[in-house]
Order: sequence, then C-alpha cells, then structure tokens
Amino acid sequence: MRDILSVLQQIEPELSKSERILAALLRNDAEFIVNAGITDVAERAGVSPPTVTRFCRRLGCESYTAFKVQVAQVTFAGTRYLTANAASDAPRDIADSLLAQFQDAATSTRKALDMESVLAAADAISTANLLAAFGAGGTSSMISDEMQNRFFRLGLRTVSVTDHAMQLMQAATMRTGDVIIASSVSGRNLQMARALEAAKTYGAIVIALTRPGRPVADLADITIAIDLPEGDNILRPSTSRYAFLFVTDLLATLVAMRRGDEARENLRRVKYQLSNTRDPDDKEALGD
Amino acid sequence: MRDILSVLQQIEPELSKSERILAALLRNDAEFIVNAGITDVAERAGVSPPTVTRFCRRLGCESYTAFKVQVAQVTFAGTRYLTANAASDAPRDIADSLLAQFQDAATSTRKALDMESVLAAADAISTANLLAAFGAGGTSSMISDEMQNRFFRLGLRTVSVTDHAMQLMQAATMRTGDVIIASSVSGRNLQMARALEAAKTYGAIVIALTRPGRPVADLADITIAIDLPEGDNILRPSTSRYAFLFVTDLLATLVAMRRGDEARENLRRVKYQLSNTRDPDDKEALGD
DNA sequence: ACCACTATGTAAATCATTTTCATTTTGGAG
DNA sequence: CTCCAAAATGAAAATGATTTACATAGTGGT
Repeated sequence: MRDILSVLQQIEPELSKSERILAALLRNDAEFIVNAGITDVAERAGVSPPTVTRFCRRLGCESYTAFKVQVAQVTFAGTRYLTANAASDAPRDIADSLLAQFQDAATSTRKALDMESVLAAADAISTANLLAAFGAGGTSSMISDEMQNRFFRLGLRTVSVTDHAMQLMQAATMRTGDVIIASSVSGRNLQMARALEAAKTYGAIVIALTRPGRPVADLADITIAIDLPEGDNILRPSTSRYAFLFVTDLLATLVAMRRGDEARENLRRVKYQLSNTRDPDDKEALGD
Repeated sequence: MRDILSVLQQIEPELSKSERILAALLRNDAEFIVNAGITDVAERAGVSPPTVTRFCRRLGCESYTAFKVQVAQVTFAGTRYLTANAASDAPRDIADSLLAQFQDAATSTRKALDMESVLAAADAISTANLLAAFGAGGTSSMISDEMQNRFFRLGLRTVSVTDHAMQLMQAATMRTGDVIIASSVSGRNLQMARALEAAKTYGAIVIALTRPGRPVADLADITIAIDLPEGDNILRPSTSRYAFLFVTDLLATLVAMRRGDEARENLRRVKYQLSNTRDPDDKEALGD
C-alpha cells in the first residue's frame, strides 16, 4: 500500500531541515494537519506556507489539499505506519506494523469477499443437519475448532475434525443434508480433499474457505475465496489467520441471524449455565 | 464512531432534491469527491457550488474541506460504514460493521497496550525452560492452543493446557525457570487461578493476559491488560478474541526476534518437513 | 573567500470556497 | 386556479486560502 507515511519513511534521508520539522509534525500530530489549513501548519512548524507546499510535492502530492486527503486516510486507521514493514526493531514499531498487517488483512479480505458465496454458505450452514468443520495444520485447525465453538452455540450440531484419518471416517458417515465447512490456507491439503470427495459421494454439501483454483476449492460446492499474500518475514505469524477468523465471524453472525430465535435461545442457555458462578449483570463474552 | 455516511443515512429523509443528487454521488463515487474540488463536484452533480457547501453543513461539517477529509477517511477503509452497529441486516452491512468491530478491537488494544509488561513478558518467555499456555472456555482455550502453535516453532518447549484438572496437574510439575502464560477474558477463572497459585509456589513465573484487577491478574507476576468492552448484540461473536490474537502475535514476534537464529532454524526445519510434499517456492504459511 | 547551488521566505497572483442577495421553485390556503 | 410565503437554488461578489514568482539567505565545495 502506497501511503504517505511510507513514502516519508523512504525519502526521509534526503529531506532538508524545514522539511524534517514538517515530517516530525506529520508523525506526531497528523490529526492536527487534517484539521488545519496550510497557514496553520506553516505557523506551527515555524516555516512558511510555500515550504509546506513543497513538502507536500516531495511526498508525491499534487497540492496541499491532496496531501491532506492522504493524511486523513492514514490517521483514520489510527496507525502510525501502514506498511507491513516495521520502521525499526523497536517493540513499539513492531506492534504498530503488526497492527497494520492485522488491519490490512481484514480490510482486503472484506474488499475481496464474494458476498454471493458467503450468503450461499450461510444458507447451507443454517439448515445443516450436521455441520462438520474440517481443517488441519496450525491455522486451519484453529479455525476449524473456532467454527465448532461459534456454531454449536447457535443450536447446530457441529463437530470439528482436524485429523486426516478422522476426516475420512467422518466423511464416510455423512449424508444428504449434512454440511462440511473445510478450511485450508494453501488449498492443497490433498488428504483433506480426499475426505471431501468421499463426503460428497454420500450427499454432503462442501463449503471451502480457501484459495481459489486449488484442489480443495475445485472440489467444493461453494467456495469462499480467501487469498492473501503471505509476507516475507518468516519470524512473523501468518496474517491469513485474521482473514479466516473474520470470515468465520461473518458466517457465524449471518447464520445466527437466519436462525434467529433458536440461536438466541441456545445462547441464552449457554450463558445461563456459565453465569451460575458469575456476576450475571456483567457483560461478558460467552465462554471465557 | 460518527462517520458521514451514517449521518447521511440518518438525515436522508429530510434532504432536498439537489441534496439527494449529491448524496447519491457521495455514495456511488466517494473516490471522485476525494480528488475533486467543490466546483467539480457541483458540476458533476449539476448543482451550484453553494449547494454543495450547504450539503456539507447539513452533514455536520464546517466546510467543504472538512467534509472532504471525512469522505477520505471513509473511503480509505473501503467500507461503507465505520460504526460497529450495522446500518441494516443486509449482509454487506453486517460485513462492514464486523470489519469495523474487528479494527476497533485491534486499534484500541494497541492503544491501551502497556509495552513495559509486554516486553517483560517477551523476556520471560524467550528464556523459559518450559512454557505452559493456560486457558479455558471458548476464547481462552483457542488462544492457549494458538500460543502453543506460535511458540513451539521458535524452539520453545510449549504445552497448551485447556483443562482445569490438567492445569492443576501441570502446575504441580513446574519449577523455577518455567513460565505460564495464562489467558482469561473475564479474569475470573477461579479454577485456573488456583493452578497458577500452585505453580507459583513451585517457582514458575506467571504471565497473565486478562482484565486488570481481577483474580487472575492479581496472581500474575506480569499482567498484560486486555480490557475490551463486549458489545450488546448477543448474536455476534466476541471481539476480545481479536485483541487476544493480536497480543499473541506481538509476543510471538518479539520472542522470535529475541531468539533470533534459533527461532529461524526451527522455522526452517518446520518448513522443510512440510515442504516435502509441496512446491517449495510457494510462499505459504508454515502449517496450513 | 568566492561561486554555484539549494533552501527558504516575502509578496503578489491565482484559485477555490463561501457569503450575500436575487431568483426560482414548492406547497398550501383561499 | 391563483396567489402568497417559505424554502431551495444559483449568480456574482467577497473572502480567504494556496500557489507562483522572485528575491534573499544559507551551504558546501573549490
């Protein structure tokens, strides 16, 4: 993403004295710039308005107004950096860039999301007889478990299966009216694909959360495409988890709304059972 | 958050004819407005500049410039609404508001984060002899498992314990140099607290990810405070999961950097073992 | 120490936005 | 149907902000 702050970061070395003052102001109080005119900015920085204009041009903006728009966009996110790469190894910068990654992942997932297939999936899930969540490997098994955690509360019979042998066995017991929701970050989980194939022969509907055009997606009746690029830094946790989690929550919410009263009743029961040992007035998540 | 689009939605009924044209333009091509002057907007909508100014005022903006800034902030996110409450039951609106929740949770967690304790935690974890992740209940057990998933890759001996009886037993075997990282959304997981207490008597360091001022936090040697308000809508998944996940990733990244080469070597090994069956050039997450 | 180049500021010019006021439109009462 | 009052809209002037042009100050190198 090409945001002014990353441009700034890049050209910072070749900046002049006055421009550095402006750069500091931009970093420390972008909020102010958004709500100020060029004269205010100039005065606050102790430079002249033309210097501000020149500074904007250096950052690749046509005019001060264009610059302000860019700043507005950056400040919205509440982040200092929108680049996935941290400005330094300082923990604060790591945290900020992780936050940026987090937000990027969520935002671009939302943008790329095909609502048609999400709706189709929500429909299928909300009327499922048995819902089986499949996934294996770090991220996918977490998501699979999370699916169980979300959907069982809505009164759906849900099971999470994260083991390939068990997936195959589970598949063998499925029948028409049952739904599998299969997560695979890579889309090339061939053992899972085999289980999905088997389940389909017995009449189960297969929903896949995965990359399009890969084996798992090709097998599915409904594919919700999730296709995030993985970063270069091997030391960083993968961002696709955020994307999958976001889609999981969206599906859970849509299904909850479709199932309306039954979902509410089940949630109420869960909460009731949990709250015996708790302050009932306390607004808390269902399940620690 | 009070964004123009939700204001627009609210006052739409009392808008005049010209203003409705402008409203439509804003909805359909906010991008254009961001890059245009008031004259361009007026021309495109077939109205006069003063009408545009008046329209901006109606939407609660001081001036056209202020209005533009607001529009810029909204369009950047790529979403139609920034409010956590969905504008309607339409799936698109649900998705947008879920995204807003997601981002809010991440941003406010980052803002409230006490870096001192995060650093202290990262230090303790990176030199731990044995790392035990404790958590029980939907969110916390997911996070606990995820901690294991993140830290074992870095060459740390890690175990996730999500069962109260097992937590107590695990605690009994711990000794000086061992670290427990305990997650509790509510902070009132008393059975877990008991296990933590036991572990401390045997010399383990306890790190807690939880609400401050609650039993779990009080017991911990290092507390990373996570204190998000839960929304009202019972049908929505809790947002605290995002917060916990964010902190988990931050800790994992910091620990990875501290452990540097050893972490890299372990990650390389994991990847190598996984990639025997995969296209090795493919940039993919470690573990599906 | 001087030159050339760059950086910066001043003041004028331009441009965009807003205000003022006149005109048109709208809706309702007679 | 017509007239009136109120609201909506636009034209033109006024304001105010931003940019340009140019002059001056500073900087680094020979």
